[in-house]
Amino acid sequence: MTKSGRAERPISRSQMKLLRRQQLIESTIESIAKRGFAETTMADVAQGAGLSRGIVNFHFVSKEMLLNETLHHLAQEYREVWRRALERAGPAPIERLKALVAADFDPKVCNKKKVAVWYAFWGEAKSRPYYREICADFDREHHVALRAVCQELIDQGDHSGPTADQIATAVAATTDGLWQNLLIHPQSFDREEAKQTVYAILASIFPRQLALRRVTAA
Amino acid sequence: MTKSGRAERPISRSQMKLLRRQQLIESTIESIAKRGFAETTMADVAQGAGLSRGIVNFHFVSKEMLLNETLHHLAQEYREVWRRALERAGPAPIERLKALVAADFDPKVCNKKKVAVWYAFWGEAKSRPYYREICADFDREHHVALRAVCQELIDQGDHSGPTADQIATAVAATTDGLWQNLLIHPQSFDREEAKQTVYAILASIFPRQLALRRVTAA
DNA sequence: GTAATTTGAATGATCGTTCAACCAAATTAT
DNA sequence: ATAATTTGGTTGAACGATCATTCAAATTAC
Repeated sequence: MTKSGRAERPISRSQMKLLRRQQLIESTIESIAKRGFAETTMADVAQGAGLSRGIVNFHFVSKEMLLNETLHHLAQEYREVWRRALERAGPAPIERLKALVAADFDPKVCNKKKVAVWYAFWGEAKSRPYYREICADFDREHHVALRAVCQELIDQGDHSGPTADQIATAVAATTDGLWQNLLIHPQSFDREEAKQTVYAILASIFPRQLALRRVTAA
Repeated sequence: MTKSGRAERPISRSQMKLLRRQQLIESTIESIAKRGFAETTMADVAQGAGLSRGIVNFHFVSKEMLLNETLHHLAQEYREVWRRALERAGPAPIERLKALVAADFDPKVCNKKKVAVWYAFWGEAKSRPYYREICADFDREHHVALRAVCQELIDQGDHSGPTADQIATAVAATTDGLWQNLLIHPQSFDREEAKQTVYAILASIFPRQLALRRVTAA
């Protein structure tokens, strides 16, 4: 973690405090992914970070707050991935749509560990309003961006298909559903294939803008 | 539970045993939906069924086995819903596809309680191979049925869109993703609207067979 | 030296499981 | 049919294990 090419420099207190929080959140993610939400203990988290039992309460006060901040961290990371993808994409709506979809399958967020933790939090969302709130905020923001891009595409041509709202809803839903395959069918799941599946559906909705070479079956 | 129009008849031992198991599984579902997976205790389950502490171990041996059988029950129920939907549908592939989609939004399986419990199990799937196995079995069977119907539709006309496999994957994924909205946005979710969203996407993929009246925006 | 950070043992609460006792249903003997 | 016996189901107290949290003491940065 602290390894670096340069000589080890003493770290200031405030930097250390931030580092500790990052370490503990990372260890929490690791533990939830490995052991599951129900079996993740404060001792696991501390041990995973190579620290002692009481340290988590010092930095996060309680287990509940640690979990809250872990989910917040996860959401923030995901947010940055799709925002940056939009920034990097050109102005053409179809490229921006493809960038948003590709972001959903970026290895940084779409991998076994992260997806397992997202599902662990979703699994507790019904009984923990704060989790629902964080997820809802994320969803809303993402939906707005997605819908705007879809609307631009619709406005480009004569379109009699689904509304921008429906397409945005469906694309986000499909992503989440495909992530589930990473959980349930971990050996057969393929990120690239999943992304191509979404593209293929979108090519049916926006045939002019997104023409894909047909993959011949068998 | 035992109330009936007819006179109360004594219940045989084997009937009672089955009834108890159903009661306890139902109570487990109720508890997971209300309290979440992590906070569901054996005492909760017993109390929810109006029975005493030790009874769950008598009927299910351990908490682990109770949870296993609860998931199995959930999967079996869902299986029966989509199978029956297929049986009731006519022979036309498009009607069969619509029936499969409609089954996914049948109130019997697509409601807050059931969806919360599905997500609770998915949330633990990474760390509990048996959960993954049950979910994978269900997925496979459902996917085969869905893909077969999609293939029939493709064979009906000249089609240059996604493969049957891609469509089946996408439809199942979209369903799961839309279910999530029931969890995260419980007040704004609408079953009928969700189903229409899937239909709208399918209408883009199979425009000849599934022509929908366009919902005008604003 | 002082304040912040870290440790790990102690605490108290919770939970899954066990079990002896009890009771009702089913079976068998009379 | 009635009584005696066995089997199956239920209870709730008790046990042992686990866990989140606390805290006094030790360590470290400033």
